[in-house]
Amino acid sequence: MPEMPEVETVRRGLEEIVIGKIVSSVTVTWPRIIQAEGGVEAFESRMPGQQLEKVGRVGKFLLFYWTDVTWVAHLRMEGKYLYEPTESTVDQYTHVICHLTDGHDLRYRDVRKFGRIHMVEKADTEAEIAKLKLGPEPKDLTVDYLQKRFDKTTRPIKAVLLDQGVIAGIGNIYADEILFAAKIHPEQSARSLYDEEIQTIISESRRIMASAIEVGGTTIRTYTNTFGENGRFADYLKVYGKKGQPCPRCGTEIEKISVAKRGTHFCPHCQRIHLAVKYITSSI
DNA sequence: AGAACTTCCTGATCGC
DNA sequence: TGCGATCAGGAAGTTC
Repeated sequence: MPEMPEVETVRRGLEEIVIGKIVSSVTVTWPRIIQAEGGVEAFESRMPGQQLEKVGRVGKFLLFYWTDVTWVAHLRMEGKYLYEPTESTVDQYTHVICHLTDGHDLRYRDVRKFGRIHMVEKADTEAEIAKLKLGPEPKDLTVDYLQKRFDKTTRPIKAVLLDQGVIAGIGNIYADEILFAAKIHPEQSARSLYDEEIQTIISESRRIMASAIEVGGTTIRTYTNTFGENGRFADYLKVYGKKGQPCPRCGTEIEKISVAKRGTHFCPHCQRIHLAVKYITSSI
């Protein structure tokens, strides 16, 4: 499932091969994927003639900057953008096709149809991004900010790491990897974390996201970039998908539990719940 | 306001 | 072996 490193990899691929291309017409076979004022009809009438100027990213959202409109798009579980010759075969999972004037298509393929392409007028781009209410990305986090956010909630740290309004870009795979690296139990309540643990979450999330981007993201089952290549970070995963296998640090079997309705992998020896001593001491 | 459900989807996996 | 039931999962919408 694409998280920030995978989305960034897709963004770079699109920048390399689709910038400057001009849309001649579009075909939408699953209307729900398109979100636009005026619906799919508006999308179909607005896109022809648009030239792709730039591809950006905020959190796990891709930003397609066309001449007059912007797409704020999300791949969700299995969305992919492919650049293929117009005459090549289109499979049943391709739901949006932008025919380009160079004889190729920009195709959106999504087995589960969970992804979205939200088209807005160029002038409304910033407002649309603001509506997402995303928190800062790992690289922009500060201990002070996280302390404030964590203190307001009793939710388990795993759930808070997945909350895009607190931190943008972390998904299920990296949340597990970050907590393993930081030696924090996924069910530990966010507000009970020590400052040193918060600092570790920040440094480990930065390190893990950066190295995942370096190797092109993580391929679990289906993720590939725009060139159809797998990400290689799966080779570096320590706990995600490793249920029953020995912890790389201590050899204890990795466990899989459910936290906030998400499959959660951790080492029961390295990651242990600790009492919220910072509150206990203040009440004695 | 915040947190917990529900919904969207379909291939893969599970259980009998 | 076959087939129906269940699962997985990000974010938006709904409910409490």
